[in-house]
Amino acid sequence: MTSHRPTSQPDSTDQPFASASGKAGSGKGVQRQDEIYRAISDAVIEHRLKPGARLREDALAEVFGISRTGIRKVLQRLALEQLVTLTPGKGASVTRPSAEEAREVFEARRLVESGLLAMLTRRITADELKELRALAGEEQQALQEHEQSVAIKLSAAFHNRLAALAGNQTLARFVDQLCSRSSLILAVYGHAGNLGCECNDHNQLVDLLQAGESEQAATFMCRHLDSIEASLSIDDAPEEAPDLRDIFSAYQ
Amino acid sequence: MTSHRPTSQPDSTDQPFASASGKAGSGKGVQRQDEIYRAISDAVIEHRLKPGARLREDALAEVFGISRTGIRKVLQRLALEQLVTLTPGKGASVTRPSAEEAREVFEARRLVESGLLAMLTRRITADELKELRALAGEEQQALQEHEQSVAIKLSAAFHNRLAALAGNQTLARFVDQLCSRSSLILAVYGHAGNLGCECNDHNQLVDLLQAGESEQAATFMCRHLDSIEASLSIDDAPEEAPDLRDIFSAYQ
DNA sequence: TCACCCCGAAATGTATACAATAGCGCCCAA
DNA sequence: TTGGGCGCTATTGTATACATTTCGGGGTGA
Repeated sequence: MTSHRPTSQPDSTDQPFASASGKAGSGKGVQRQDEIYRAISDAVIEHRLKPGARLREDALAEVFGISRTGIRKVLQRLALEQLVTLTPGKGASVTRPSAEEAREVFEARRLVESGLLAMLTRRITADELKELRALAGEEQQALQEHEQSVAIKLSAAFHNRLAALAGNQTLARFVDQLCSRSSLILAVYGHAGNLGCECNDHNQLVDLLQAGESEQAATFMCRHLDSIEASLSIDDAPEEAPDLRDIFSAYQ
Repeated sequence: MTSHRPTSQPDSTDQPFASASGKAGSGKGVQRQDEIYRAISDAVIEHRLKPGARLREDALAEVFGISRTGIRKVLQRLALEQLVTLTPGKGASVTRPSAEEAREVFEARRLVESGLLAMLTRRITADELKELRALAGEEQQALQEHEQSVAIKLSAAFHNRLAALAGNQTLARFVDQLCSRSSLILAVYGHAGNLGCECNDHNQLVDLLQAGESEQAATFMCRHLDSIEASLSIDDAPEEAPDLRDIFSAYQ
């Protein structure tokens, strides 16, 4: 059915992501699956895969040149991070966050990221501040050049880096997940032009960090996230089916 | 090799957790795997499976009466929640948290759980307060009866319920994970008699909640977690191997 | 003409077969 | 006797085969 080589056969034509050797050795295997994970994850975060998009196992298996087994592992991981939804018997699709979920994610981000900033002011170095500024700069440049996908990703990267610099990997990983989910939320509830951290809030945030104003930085982060959330039109009116009676009530 | 029935054969002798029908229908399948997940998770949290314990796929598959495929799915889920560690080529084992990890988990809990309390004072009802008190009571009773496993689980249940009542499922799930990992940390770094929330801190916490003292409740939670962390002897001296050079430096 | 049922294609869920790897003991040589 | 290399066993990693479910089309009967 699919053209998988028995053991070793350097058929690279249908393996766009083939890494180094064409073999399926175990050590390289996890690395490979990590690659696939990141490929799908990036596509979702950059809105190249839109919420609701179906992710058929066969199709993915063929695209990446591995069997469904490996794909399922990746999909399961994405599902646990709530980037894809795994419906029993129906398969995987890119998660379409509910309004409630959106509210929760931003609430969680306000709580965690503002707290993280308080921790961060005590330990951040000059080099790290410079790095953050560079990230913020790149993001603004991407925005001005209307590179939407790049900007979205850089915005998430800024928040992720911020979390990582606080020196708590556990919290950082959580923030990473929240940022990814935020990208999904923007895709569903955001307007066309508006994609999140648009203004130069990030630069101002670095200013406050540099000044050591931990309280103000935390407050600013909360307001920053508030403004993003406020810019969305979060109303889950476009439900799947059962609204028909309401919609056509005039004709009944 | 293993004695799996071909399709339908009510052989219940080696299926201690068999649920309803003996078949492997898909809808029931996920439910079954959830059961297995909880079984392993509970065993880890209750210290019936100690950190470092190996979890061989074949063995688990035989115990639960399903194939390795299903077991792997469960193990992967547990691994993403950091309850088990999946070493490529070596398999799964119960995670042995590092000292750094322990520090991170408690820091994260202080940040998130204290914030959660602030949210909680505004919305908690009388019934919910009663429920929390009941949980705290059960926990103390278990402690007095030296039911260690039960007490550990009830303590986690208290914190989990607290998080759930705050009305943010995303944060609640994160707290659940942190509590599970805390149980692992206690298993590694805690002393024999001391198992976490020993005193009646939980009751005092409910008092503060009932009084609507949100600030004080948050502070109290931080101190509560501090005291648990302080009661541990977190020094990762008993490392596996690489300290040999230090240990025998006098002989080099 | 409409509703219902049944069947078939497509896709997922599960188990098993096979390949590769890691750990370990054994054998052989110096 | 000891050190090193080699092969074996146990276990994991991957792919594939088979069972099950879902969804859509078409046919039949009222």
